[in-house]
Amino acid sequence: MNRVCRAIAEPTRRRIIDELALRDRQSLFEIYARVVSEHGIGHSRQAFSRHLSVLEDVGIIEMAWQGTTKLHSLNTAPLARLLDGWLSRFEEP
Amino acid sequence: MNRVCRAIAEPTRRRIIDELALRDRQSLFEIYARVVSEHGIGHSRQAFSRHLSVLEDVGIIEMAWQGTTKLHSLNTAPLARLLDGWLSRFEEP
DNA sequence: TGCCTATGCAACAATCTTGTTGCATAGTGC
DNA sequence: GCACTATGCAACAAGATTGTTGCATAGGCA
Repeated sequence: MNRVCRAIAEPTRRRIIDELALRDRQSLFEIYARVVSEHGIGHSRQAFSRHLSVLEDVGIIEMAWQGTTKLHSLNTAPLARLLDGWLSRFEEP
Repeated sequence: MNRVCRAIAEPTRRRIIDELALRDRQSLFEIYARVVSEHGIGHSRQAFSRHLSVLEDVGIIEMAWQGTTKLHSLNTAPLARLLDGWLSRFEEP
């Protein structure tokens, strides 16, 4: 839970999640190009690579190799667990 | 949102929130004594003071002076906003 | 006044985070 | 084999976080 919270506490990582929610199974370069062009985030490819690693570590993203490209898919289970866990009691009616 | 996520990404801070959810308007020393004794967290008073500052900064805690003691109360609105905002779309049925 | 209580602030260290650059690796196709 | 594409890894720097210790302040009470 600590790590899931930290993972989504980063705007760029939320953009990546948004992008994968729109279109699953994208490569690092696809995500990089789309997020940078649409939101004008001026970071390097490696910065994105690390963000993807963070998201993979906490299980929000799942990876599958296809030749030399690695396809990234969203797994919303950790986010659903976050909503359903400790946080849920602060829901408003 | 970034800051609220970071704020609750800390176990000790969540314990503080839990403690204030049980009993509102507690002083620093009350919170400190209860959380340490109940959860065996071996941190100093100043560490708690800083955690309380972080929670105040993001609006989860509100403060009111009463003589020399500062009473801390919970404001769940930022947490409710978190649940209702970007995160909400990942809710499971 | 002098002491006790409750708190804040400043300085410091250790660790984590986030970004960069440069190089390495591993398929793919000519 | 050679270049191109897609990615990973290591080293480094800047800044934030989290903790500590020591001292300061401000109100309450004998």
